[in-house]
Amino acid sequence: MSQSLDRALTLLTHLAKEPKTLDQLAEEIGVHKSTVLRLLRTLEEHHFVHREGVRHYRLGTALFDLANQSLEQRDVRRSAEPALAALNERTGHTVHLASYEDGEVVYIDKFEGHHSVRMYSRVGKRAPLHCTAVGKVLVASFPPRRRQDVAAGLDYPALTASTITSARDYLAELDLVAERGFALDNAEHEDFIHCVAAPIRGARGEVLAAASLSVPRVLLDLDGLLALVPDLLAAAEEASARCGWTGHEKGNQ
Amino acid sequence: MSQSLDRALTLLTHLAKEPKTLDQLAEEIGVHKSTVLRLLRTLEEHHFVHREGVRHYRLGTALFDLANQSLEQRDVRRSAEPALAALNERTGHTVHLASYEDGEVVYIDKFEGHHSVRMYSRVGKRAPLHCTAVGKVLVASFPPRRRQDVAAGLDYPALTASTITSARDYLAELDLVAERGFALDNAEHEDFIHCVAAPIRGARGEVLAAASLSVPRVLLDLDGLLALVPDLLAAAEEASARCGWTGHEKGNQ
DNA sequence: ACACTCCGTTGCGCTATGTGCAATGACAGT
DNA sequence: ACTGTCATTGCACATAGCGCAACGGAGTGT
Repeated sequence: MSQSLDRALTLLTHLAKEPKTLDQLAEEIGVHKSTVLRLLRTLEEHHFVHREGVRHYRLGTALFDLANQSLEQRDVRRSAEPALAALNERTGHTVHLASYEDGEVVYIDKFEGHHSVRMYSRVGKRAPLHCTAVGKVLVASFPPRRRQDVAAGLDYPALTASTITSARDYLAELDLVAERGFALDNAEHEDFIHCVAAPIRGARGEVLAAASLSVPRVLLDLDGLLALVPDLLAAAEEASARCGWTGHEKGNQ
Repeated sequence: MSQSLDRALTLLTHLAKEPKTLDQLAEEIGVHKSTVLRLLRTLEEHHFVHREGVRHYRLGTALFDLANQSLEQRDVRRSAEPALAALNERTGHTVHLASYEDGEVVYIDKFEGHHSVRMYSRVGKRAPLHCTAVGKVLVASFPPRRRQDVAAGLDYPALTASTITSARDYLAELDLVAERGFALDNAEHEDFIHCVAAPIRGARGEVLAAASLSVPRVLLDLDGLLALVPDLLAAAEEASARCGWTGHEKGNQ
């Protein structure tokens, strides 16, 4: 809708990868360099980008300032932190906190596993709903009608051999998830990783977010992963308690 | 320079505090609400803001995504992390990592103290150079000429009773800092807190950032704080080593 | 020392773009 | 049903933002 703003935001995402020069940016987004220069100047005034030397621009500090302010607002994150940090400490595996947004999963916190295998995820990153354990937990928390709408709107790209590829299968999986209270991603997103996830609930029993454990298959087979479920559930319940959850009502949406 | 972009960025900073409605935003930045609406729509397309319910907007996830990518680029942060985390663990006090940017200090990492007193700081936040220990360390690392320029350009607001309020005193303090290798903020920034800071150096001996310990005065008197200096210096040296620092050359700039 | 190249920067003139206004629509409270 | 609050849309005007082309300064090779 707003051309210059649109371009400026595009610039920012391009700068995220690495510092770039004016010309590079101009070429990448297909806009005349004088225009890019002017946009960058405005961005710089607001500390959204920063000049490095004379010719390189990189992302500026306003970005993390805003991001941190905003994250502090997200009560789930703050409230869940201790429980998830402890889970990470205890198991040594990667812990994610994620929420639903616009037909995708968004990671809102992450605790790195102690082993050296790094996952390709990051706070703020988005992931599909159909092949992640957190996605399943979140969608499974919706009332049936909404579940169907969401399921019908997905694409189901097969990211690995075991990815669920149809709305029918997905809905069946969601029933299972809702019933047993946790979700499994059996190498459906990345070949070498499998995960379990559980919901974190708020005061009215509504699901605020999902917490997951992600483990490389070389470290732990499926049974080993499932053995961690009680730990995960305990952490999710502790986090829920911190978010105001009291009873055991299941509470939809 | 670019009006619409300028307004959009202003919107973002206003949204940081708390979610707002269209009308509120329009009034706060003094622009017609239809205009604000269009800007918000563009921001929303890029996930920079997110609609909460029908009438509230809050910051979106693109922000954290970018912020994290940007922080990961900052090698100092990644390299210094283990040493600073250990320092935080060992002492139990708040540890900051900060760098110089445009006549201010910018916090690029923070490890919360274990005690309950929280400091008013945040990753991405800026602070003055004249009344922070990290600021002194960073400016003291500049060559004399640049030190003077910077010192002359500051405002010296007296934030507490002990704040340094003149360029002359500040320059004298910087000499002292450069000589002994660490800086002190004796409740010059916040009444109830005092800090010590030390430089983190890169491969050529240049100062990349400053690390600091901040302690509430009720927990530790000045002598107690100074007793932590060796710990701090050790951590800063370890971090420096990780950043490629080898020798003991002091290295300016 | 000179020419050459590479980039960031500036001035200019045009028009698409972003704007304010006023009317409309959606919704909630009384 | 009436009223008030707010988001949303259509429209017409003016200006803000655009691409162009020329400039300038730093770096490089001969």
